[in-house]
Amino acid sequence: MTSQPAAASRVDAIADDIRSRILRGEYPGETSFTETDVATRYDVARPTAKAAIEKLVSESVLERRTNKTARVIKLGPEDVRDIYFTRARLEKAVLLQLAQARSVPAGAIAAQRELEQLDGSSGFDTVDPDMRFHMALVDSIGSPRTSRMYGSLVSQVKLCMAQIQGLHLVQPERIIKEHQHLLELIEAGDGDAASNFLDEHLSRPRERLVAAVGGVPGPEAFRD
Amino acid sequence: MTSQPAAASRVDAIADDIRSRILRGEYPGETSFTETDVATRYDVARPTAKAAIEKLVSESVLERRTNKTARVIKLGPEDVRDIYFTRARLEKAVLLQLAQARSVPAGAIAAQRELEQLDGSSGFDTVDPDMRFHMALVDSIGSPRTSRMYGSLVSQVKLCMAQIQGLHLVQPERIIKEHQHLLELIEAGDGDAASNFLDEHLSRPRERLVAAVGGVPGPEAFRD
DNA sequence: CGTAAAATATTGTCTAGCAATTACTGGTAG
DNA sequence: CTACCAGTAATTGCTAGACAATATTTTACG
Repeated sequence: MTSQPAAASRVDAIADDIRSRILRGEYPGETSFTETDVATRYDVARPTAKAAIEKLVSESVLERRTNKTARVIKLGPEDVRDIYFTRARLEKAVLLQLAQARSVPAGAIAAQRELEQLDGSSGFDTVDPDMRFHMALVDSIGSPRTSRMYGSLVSQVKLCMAQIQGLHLVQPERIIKEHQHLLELIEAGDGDAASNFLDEHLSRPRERLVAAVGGVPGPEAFRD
Repeated sequence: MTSQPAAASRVDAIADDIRSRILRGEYPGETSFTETDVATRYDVARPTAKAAIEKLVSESVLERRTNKTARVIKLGPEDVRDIYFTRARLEKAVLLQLAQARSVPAGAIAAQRELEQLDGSSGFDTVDPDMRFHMALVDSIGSPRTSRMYGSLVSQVKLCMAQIQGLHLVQPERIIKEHQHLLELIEAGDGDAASNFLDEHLSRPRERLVAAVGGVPGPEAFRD
């Protein structure tokens, strides 16, 4: 079940590997990646390693300023809030559109099933199906650009979570329940309610993430 | 008045130059860019040219599949609609937020002045100030990620327009009037009205652009 | 005229290396 | 013992030339 179409070039293969390792939490924030390091580690020439690094920089997984070593991006409280607010902007528009058509995406239901299945396991395993649920909602409207943008936000959330150890943001049961509610509101055609509820749904993990990266969380982190 | 901070590296300089030429309409859609061509034209080594090309590919200004020559992206009717719908999703969220705070961005007013000044000139010159108006609205909420995404959509619109010769989408007077109305709705705090009016405001140029790139325009292209 | 084979172009990657910038380390002076 | 400065090492940006693999174009043959 390889969802990715196996990297064609060596550069892509290296970039894919590094990206997945970073998203897996293998490298803490601000870990530096020198070109020669990468080159020797993957046994390729330096220009190839350089290209892979630059690809990841263009994806905002690594950052680097001119003449300086590339580092894993470390997201702070400001970043977390910006990511979540931008997420919300896109996703609320999607919810309004779905509710208007009263169309409940099959992909979202599938992701919901997944979440229910792994009920009881660690909080970290819920992140992926959770994200798949939201991504499925966005994908269902068939806008490549909206999907692409939302996807980049999702991977930034993952990047952020990967850099935090024992995070338990929200109980899986709650996530499942809230997702269910969202789907029901879509089915009922109540876009405004769905849109408002999304804000609530995102606010708790948002502020808990803010706290986890060293910021001062808002009241939403503790509510209810 | 160099808005850009003069490219640091040779690669950036070349990418900037090519990008601006493409956006200026110097290269029609699907013009191919070979690495050696670029290398000789800018008198640099091939890997440098390659890097510049790949940068533009990552920005979706050029496209290329593995082992094939890079080409200027040509946007079709589907693309135009997707760009405009995605624009609308982001910008409507921004309008709601601005209306709630009843804050009329200074940057938008400035862009509006610019539009009024060049009243009477060719339709093409209105594109830039028009875009600046919308970009100013988005920038004013201070979300780097939202601005970045919106900016990429704006440059895709420009790319699209650059590939069309005698386009006269909408009269400047109308644009000015509609922008003014948007600002008034924001000031009045009526986010929903602003959001709805934006749809109207974008629908005409959207469908006319669709027609210009060879698609079948919807009725909005001709309405009143 | 159409198709297959050969020639050409183009890309992906490598090796090797140089200059410029940045980071580091150690030593000296206060 | 600390602070600052110089020299060294590490790192990046770019170049040149080369080779194999893949695309494209041309040529030659049926």
